[in-house]
Amino acid sequence: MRLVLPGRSIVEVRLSAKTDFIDDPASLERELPGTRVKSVERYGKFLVLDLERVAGSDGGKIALLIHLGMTGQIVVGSAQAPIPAHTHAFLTLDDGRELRYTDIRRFGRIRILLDGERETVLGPLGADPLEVCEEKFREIITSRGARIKALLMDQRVFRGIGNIYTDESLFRARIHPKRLGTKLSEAEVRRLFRAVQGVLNEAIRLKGSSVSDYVDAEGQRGEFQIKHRVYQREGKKCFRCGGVIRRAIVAGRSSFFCPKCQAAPRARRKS
DNA sequence: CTTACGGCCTGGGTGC
DNA sequence: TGCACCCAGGCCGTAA
Repeated sequence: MRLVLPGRSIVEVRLSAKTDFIDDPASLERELPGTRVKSVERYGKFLVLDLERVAGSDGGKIALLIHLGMTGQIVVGSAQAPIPAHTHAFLTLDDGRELRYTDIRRFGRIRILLDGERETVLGPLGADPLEVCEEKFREIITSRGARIKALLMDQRVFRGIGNIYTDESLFRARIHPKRLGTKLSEAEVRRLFRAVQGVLNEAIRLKGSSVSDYVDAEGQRGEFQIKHRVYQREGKKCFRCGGVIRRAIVAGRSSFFCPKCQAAPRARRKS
């Protein structure tokens, strides 16, 4: 995306009939034509396309915000290419090609960000786990009473960590998902810091975890799923200790962990 | 304020 | 052929 989109203008916008995942479909059709892509950035789990208005210039900033959810895919290609099922947005570019958004489950999200909205939407997001230093990471983790699993997945605490990478990071750091952030030792926080960055960097390098048939913008499958140590390995042997991987619901999400490597916290008093 | 939890959205995969 | 069930991220309502 970063290689093909900057400099391209959006000529036309077409949407499918199922636009319930788009915040304001009419605003896309109204605002996008006649804009040029300035930059493409990742912000947590969001993709932010910074746009400049080519013709009508009121100086106001505008951006296109895209969240792929679980099954969202964006591809830039020939407008004549066959249209995959569940393709819901078509942005015709000035070179004749098309940016298409395809999303089987429609758990993704698309919206326009006008001047002030950028801060409203992106402002509440927490630190980027790949940019934060260890001291800051420690400060964030140890100042919250929530379970570490909930903390890592909360986009207001850190932006961009989801369920798979939370479980893989906690396994690598040998920390049980139900542990409290405030109760982690100095050594545990350090292990977790390194685990999170290691897992994310490796996942990015391997283009993510293709659980079914996900492909990235270049049509490539991710390969990180090969590296999964606990995710969706319930009942299988732990690669580290040979114990049995278990699954439990923590923070409302399916959580996989090795009960031997990741010791459970002391039972908390009932509420 | 923070945290926890249940439920809803969607549809492919799975198991009966 | 059918059908109940599971699950994912975000979000909302509710409760403590």
